[in-house]
Amino acid sequence: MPELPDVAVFKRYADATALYQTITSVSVQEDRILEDLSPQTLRRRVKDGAFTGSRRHGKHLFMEVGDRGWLTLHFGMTAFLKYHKDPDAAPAHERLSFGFANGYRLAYDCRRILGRVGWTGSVEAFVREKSLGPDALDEGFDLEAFRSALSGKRGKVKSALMDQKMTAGIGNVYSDEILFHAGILPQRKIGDLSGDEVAVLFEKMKWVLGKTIDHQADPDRLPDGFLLPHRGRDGRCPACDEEFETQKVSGRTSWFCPRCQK
DNA sequence: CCTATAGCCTGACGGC
DNA sequence: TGCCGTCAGGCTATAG
Repeated sequence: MPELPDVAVFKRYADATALYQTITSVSVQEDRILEDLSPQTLRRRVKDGAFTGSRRHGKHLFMEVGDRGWLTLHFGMTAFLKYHKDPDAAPAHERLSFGFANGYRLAYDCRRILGRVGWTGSVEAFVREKSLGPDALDEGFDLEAFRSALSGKRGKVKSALMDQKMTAGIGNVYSDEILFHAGILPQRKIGDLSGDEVAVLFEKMKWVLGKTIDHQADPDRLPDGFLLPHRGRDGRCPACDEEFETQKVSGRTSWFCPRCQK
Protein backbone atom coordinates (compact mmCIF):
# COMPACT_ATOMS: atom_id res chain seq x y z
CA MET A 1 0.00 0.00 0.00
CA PRO A 2 2.29 2.65 1.24
CA GLU A 3 3.09 5.30 -1.33
CA LEU A 4 3.51 9.02 -0.70
CA PRO A 5 -0.10 9.77 0.37
CA ASP A 6 -0.23 6.76 2.67
CA VAL A 7 3.07 7.66 4.32
CA ALA A 8 1.85 11.25 4.73
CA VAL A 9 -1.12 9.85 6.64
CA PHE A 10 1.19 7.64 8.75
CA LYS A 11 3.23 10.74 9.56
CA ARG A 12 0.16 12.59 10.78
CA TYR A 13 -0.79 9.55 12.85
CA ALA A 14 2.65 9.25 14.42
CA ASP A 15 2.74 13.00 15.14
CA ALA A 16 -0.67 12.86 16.81
CA THR A 17 0.12 9.85 18.98
CA ALA A 18 3.79 9.32 19.69
CA LEU A 19 5.57 12.68 19.93
CA TYR A 20 7.22 13.91 23.12
CA GLN A 21 6.67 10.77 25.14
CA THR A 22 9.52 9.07 26.94
CA ILE A 23 10.44 5.82 25.23
CA THR A 24 10.83 3.22 27.94
CA SER A 25 11.24 0.04 25.88
CA VAL A 26 11.84 -1.32 22.39
CA SER A 27 10.59 -4.70 21.33
CA VAL A 28 11.93 -6.38 18.17
CA GLN A 29 9.98 -9.48 17.16
CA GLU A 30 11.51 -9.80 13.68
CA ASP A 31 15.20 -8.94 13.17
CA ARG A 32 14.94 -8.91 9.36
CA ILE A 33 12.99 -5.66 9.55
CA LEU A 34 16.06 -3.84 10.84
CA GLU A 35 18.38 -2.39 8.21
CA ASP A 36 22.04 -2.44 9.26
CA LEU A 37 20.97 -2.12 12.85
CA SER A 38 20.97 -4.57 15.74
CA PRO A 39 18.12 -4.58 18.26
CA GLN A 40 20.68 -3.66 20.95
CA THR A 41 21.91 -0.62 19.03
CA LEU A 42 18.38 0.52 18.29
CA ARG A 43 17.47 0.16 21.95
CA ARG A 44 20.52 2.12 23.07
CA ARG A 45 19.75 4.92 20.62
CA VAL A 46 16.13 5.52 21.55
CA LYS A 47 15.77 4.37 25.15
CA ASP A 48 14.92 7.17 27.61
CA GLY A 49 14.68 9.50 24.63
CA ALA A 50 11.56 10.66 22.81
CA PHE A 51 10.34 11.25 19.27
CA THR A 52 10.68 15.01 18.96
CA GLY A 53 9.73 15.54 15.34
CA SER A 54 9.17 13.84 12.02
CA ARG A 55 9.79 14.30 8.33
CA ARG A 56 8.75 12.53 5.17
CA HIS A 57 10.57 12.13 1.88
CA GLY A 58 8.80 10.10 -0.78
CA LYS A 59 7.78 6.81 0.78
CA HIS A 60 10.15 7.19 3.74
CA LEU A 61 9.19 8.45 7.19
CA PHE A 62 11.82 9.81 9.58
CA MET A 63 11.27 10.14 13.33
CA GLU A 64 13.70 12.43 15.11
CA VAL A 65 14.97 11.35 18.50
CA GLY A 66 16.22 14.61 19.97
CA ASP A 67 19.79 15.30 18.92
CA ARG A 68 20.63 11.60 18.76
CA GLY A 69 19.50 11.12 15.15
CA TRP A 70 16.60 9.83 13.10
CA LEU A 71 14.74 6.56 12.98
CA THR A 72 14.05 5.71 9.32
CA LEU A 73 10.92 3.82 8.33
CA HIS A 74 10.00 2.33 5.00
CA PHE A 75 6.75 0.44 4.63
CA GLY A 76 7.35 -1.98 1.77
CA MET A 77 4.06 -3.20 0.39
CA THR A 78 2.16 -3.98 3.56
CA ALA A 79 3.47 -2.09 6.58
CA PHE A 80 1.65 0.44 8.76
CA LEU A 81 1.74 1.97 12.26
CA LYS A 82 -0.59 1.27 15.14
CA TYR A 83 -0.65 3.08 18.48
CA HIS A 84 -2.20 0.89 21.14
CA LYS A 85 -2.18 0.06 24.82
CA ASP A 86 -4.05 -3.17 25.23
CA PRO A 87 -1.93 -6.15 24.07
CA ASP A 88 -5.11 -7.56 22.51
CA ALA A 89 -5.19 -4.52 20.25
CA ALA A 90 -1.74 -5.25 18.83
CA PRO A 91 -1.88 -5.69 15.06
CA ALA A 92 -1.54 -9.20 13.65
CA HIS A 93 1.97 -8.86 12.18
CA GLU A 94 3.69 -6.58 14.67
CA ARG A 95 7.44 -6.81 13.95
CA LEU A 96 8.70 -4.05 16.18
CA SER A 97 7.30 -1.65 18.75
CA PHE A 98 8.26 1.25 21.00
CA GLY A 99 6.83 1.38 24.52
CA PHE A 100 6.11 4.74 26.17
CA ALA A 101 5.93 5.86 29.79
CA ASN A 102 2.13 6.15 29.54
CA GLY A 103 1.79 2.43 28.81
CA TYR A 104 0.97 2.82 25.11
CA ARG A 105 3.07 1.36 22.29
CA LEU A 106 3.76 2.47 18.74
CA ALA A 107 3.81 -0.73 16.68
CA TYR A 108 5.24 -1.31 13.21
CA ASP A 109 3.20 -4.02 11.49
CA CYS A 110 4.63 -5.56 8.31
CA ARG A 111 3.02 -8.72 6.98
CA ARG A 112 5.42 -9.46 4.12
CA ILE A 113 8.63 -8.27 5.80
CA LEU A 114 9.48 -6.15 2.79
CA GLY A 115 9.62 -2.95 4.81
CA ARG A 116 12.75 -1.75 6.67
CA VAL A 117 13.47 0.29 9.76
CA GLY A 118 16.89 1.83 10.22
CA TRP A 119 18.81 4.78 11.59
CA THR A 120 20.51 7.84 10.15
CA GLY A 121 22.27 10.90 11.49
CA SER A 122 20.86 13.11 8.74
CA VAL A 123 17.79 12.93 6.50
CA GLU A 124 19.66 14.68 3.69
CA ALA A 125 22.49 12.15 3.86
CA PHE A 126 20.01 9.28 3.83
CA VAL A 127 18.24 10.67 0.75
CA ARG A 128 21.58 11.08 -0.97
CA GLU A 129 22.77 7.57 -0.10
CA LYS A 130 19.56 6.05 -1.42
CA SER A 131 19.78 8.19 -4.57
CA LEU A 132 16.23 9.40 -4.05
CA GLY A 133 14.94 12.14 -6.30
CA PRO A 134 13.03 15.16 -4.99
CA ASP A 135 9.83 14.43 -3.11
CA ALA A 136 6.94 14.60 -5.58
CA LEU A 137 5.16 17.23 -3.46
CA ASP A 138 8.25 19.36 -2.80
CA GLU A 139 7.35 22.88 -3.91
CA GLY A 140 10.79 23.26 -5.40
CA PHE A 141 10.00 20.34 -7.69
CA ASP A 142 8.23 22.50 -10.25
CA LEU A 143 7.27 21.98 -13.89
CA GLU A 144 10.70 22.99 -15.09
CA ALA A 145 12.39 20.51 -12.75
CA PHE A 146 9.89 17.84 -13.77
CA ARG A 147 10.63 18.34 -17.47
CA SER A 148 14.32 18.26 -16.74
CA ALA A 149 14.00 15.03 -14.71
CA LEU A 150 12.08 13.39 -17.58
CA SER A 151 14.44 14.53 -20.29
CA GLY A 152 16.80 11.82 -21.35
CA LYS A 153 14.50 9.04 -20.14
CA ARG A 154 13.48 6.61 -22.84
CA GLY A 155 11.10 4.17 -21.18
CA LYS A 156 7.39 4.20 -20.50
CA VAL A 157 5.78 7.11 -18.73
CA LYS A 158 4.48 4.91 -15.91
CA SER A 159 7.97 3.53 -15.26
CA ALA A 160 9.30 7.07 -15.06
CA LEU A 161 6.67 8.12 -12.51
CA MET A 162 7.53 5.10 -10.38
CA ASP A 163 11.28 5.70 -10.63
CA GLN A 164 12.30 6.91 -7.16
CA LYS A 165 15.43 8.54 -8.59
CA MET A 166 13.29 10.70 -10.88
CA THR A 167 10.92 11.74 -8.10
CA ALA A 168 10.29 10.03 -4.77
CA GLY A 169 6.91 8.84 -3.56
CA ILE A 170 4.90 7.45 -6.48
CA GLY A 171 4.24 3.71 -6.82
CA ASN A 172 2.00 1.44 -8.83
CA VAL A 173 -1.37 2.63 -7.60
CA TYR A 174 -0.79 6.37 -7.66
CA SER A 175 1.01 6.32 -10.99
CA ASP A 176 -2.15 4.76 -12.44
CA GLU A 177 -4.30 7.35 -10.68
CA ILE A 178 -2.19 10.25 -11.98
CA LEU A 179 -2.14 8.91 -15.55
CA PHE A 180 -5.90 8.37 -15.44
CA HIS A 181 -6.54 12.00 -14.49
CA ALA A 182 -4.00 13.19 -17.05
CA GLY A 183 -5.72 11.12 -19.78
CA ILE A 184 -2.44 9.44 -20.73
CA LEU A 185 -1.94 5.70 -21.24
CA PRO A 186 0.66 4.15 -18.89
CA GLN A 187 2.52 2.38 -21.70
CA ARG A 188 3.19 5.59 -23.68
CA LYS A 189 6.87 6.36 -24.24
CA ILE A 190 8.25 9.44 -22.48
CA GLY A 191 9.69 10.83 -25.68
CA ASP A 192 6.32 10.62 -27.44
CA LEU A 193 4.60 12.94 -24.96
CA SER A 194 3.90 16.48 -26.13
CA GLY A 195 4.97 19.47 -24.07
CA ASP A 196 1.34 20.04 -23.11
CA GLU A 197 0.92 16.44 -22.02
CA VAL A 198 3.96 16.70 -19.76
CA ALA A 199 2.48 19.87 -18.23
CA VAL A 200 -0.86 18.15 -17.60
CA LEU A 201 0.92 15.14 -16.14
CA PHE A 202 2.83 17.38 -13.76
CA GLU A 203 -0.29 19.26 -12.71
CA LYS A 204 -2.26 16.03 -12.12
CA MET A 205 0.65 14.51 -10.18
CA LYS A 206 0.54 17.35 -7.67
CA TRP A 207 -3.25 17.43 -7.62
CA VAL A 208 -3.80 13.69 -7.14
CA LEU A 209 -1.22 13.40 -4.36
CA GLY A 210 -2.56 16.43 -2.50
CA LYS A 211 -6.19 15.45 -2.93
CA THR A 212 -5.74 11.87 -1.76
CA ILE A 213 -3.85 13.03 1.34
CA ASP A 214 -6.79 15.34 2.10
CA HIS A 215 -8.97 12.23 2.07
CA GLN A 216 -6.66 10.16 4.27
CA ALA A 217 -5.50 8.12 1.24
CA ASP A 218 -8.60 6.01 1.86
CA PRO A 219 -10.26 4.70 -1.33
CA ASP A 220 -13.64 4.69 0.39
CA ARG A 221 -13.41 8.39 1.26
CA LEU A 222 -12.29 9.68 -2.12
CA PRO A 223 -14.77 11.82 -4.04
CA ASP A 224 -16.28 10.53 -7.29
CA GLY A 225 -14.04 10.44 -10.29
CA PHE A 226 -11.07 8.56 -8.89
CA LEU A 227 -9.76 5.30 -10.30
CA LEU A 228 -8.64 3.87 -6.96
CA PRO A 229 -12.07 2.83 -5.58
CA HIS A 230 -12.85 0.98 -8.82
CA ARG A 231 -9.53 -0.77 -9.14
CA GLY A 232 -10.22 -4.49 -8.95
CA ARG A 233 -13.76 -3.91 -7.65
CA ASP A 234 -16.44 -3.01 -10.17
CA GLY A 235 -13.67 -2.31 -12.66
CA ARG A 236 -15.52 0.47 -14.49
CA CYS A 237 -14.38 3.97 -15.37
CA PRO A 238 -16.16 6.53 -13.17
CA ALA A 239 -16.05 9.04 -16.06
CA CYS A 240 -17.41 7.02 -19.00
CA ASP A 241 -18.45 3.65 -17.52
CA GLU A 242 -16.15 1.79 -19.91
CA GLU A 243 -14.55 -1.29 -18.37
CA PHE A 244 -11.01 -0.67 -17.18
CA GLU A 245 -8.27 -2.69 -18.84
CA THR A 246 -5.14 -4.02 -17.21
CA GLN A 247 -1.67 -4.49 -18.62
CA LYS A 248 1.72 -5.30 -17.13
CA VAL A 249 4.04 -2.30 -17.20
CA SER A 250 7.40 -2.61 -15.46
CA GLY A 251 6.22 -5.97 -14.15
CA ARG A 252 3.29 -4.47 -12.30
CA THR A 253 -0.40 -4.53 -13.10
CA SER A 254 -1.58 -1.20 -14.52
CA TRP A 255 -5.21 -0.19 -14.64
CA PHE A 256 -6.39 2.28 -17.26
CA CYS A 257 -9.46 3.40 -19.16
CA PRO A 258 -9.06 2.63 -22.87
CA ARG A 259 -11.56 5.34 -23.78
CA CYS A 260 -10.47 8.27 -21.55
CA GLN A 261 -6.72 7.72 -21.79
CA LYS A 262 -4.82 8.32 -25.03
C1' DC B 1 25.04 5.25 -18.37
C1' DC B 2 20.09 3.26 -19.11
C1' DT B 3 15.95 -0.03 -18.93
C1' DA B 4 13.73 -4.38 -18.01
C1' DT B 5 13.32 -8.45 -15.37
C1' DA B 6 13.71 -11.97 -11.49
C1' DG B 7 13.77 -12.60 -6.69
C1' DC B 8 12.81 -11.45 -2.13
C1' DC B 9 8.93 -12.48 1.68
C1' DT B 10 4.27 -13.81 3.72
C1' DG B 11 -0.50 -14.62 3.57
C1' DA B 12 -5.24 -13.73 1.51
C1' DC B 13 -8.13 -15.40 -1.79
C1' DG B 14 -10.44 -18.12 -5.38
C1' DG B 15 -10.99 -22.45 -7.71
C1' DC B 16 -11.22 -27.21 -7.42
C1' DT C 1 -13.24 -28.33 4.49
C1' DG C 2 -8.62 -28.31 2.73
C1' DC C 3 -5.16 -27.81 -0.56
C1' DC C 4 -2.79 -25.26 -4.08
C1' DG C 5 -1.69 -21.82 -7.40
C1' DT C 6 -1.76 -16.96 -8.04
C1' DC C 7 -1.15 -12.51 -6.85
C1' DA C 8 -0.24 -8.38 -3.95
C1' DG C 9 0.05 -0.61 -3.67
C1' DG C 10 8.19 -2.04 -3.20
C1' DC C 11 13.02 -2.44 -3.76
C1' DT C 12 17.45 -4.33 -5.19
C1' DA C 13 20.71 -6.91 -7.79
C1' DT C 14 21.71 -8.43 -12.11
C1' DA C 15 21.42 -9.03 -17.08
C1' DG C 16 21.08 -7.03 -21.53
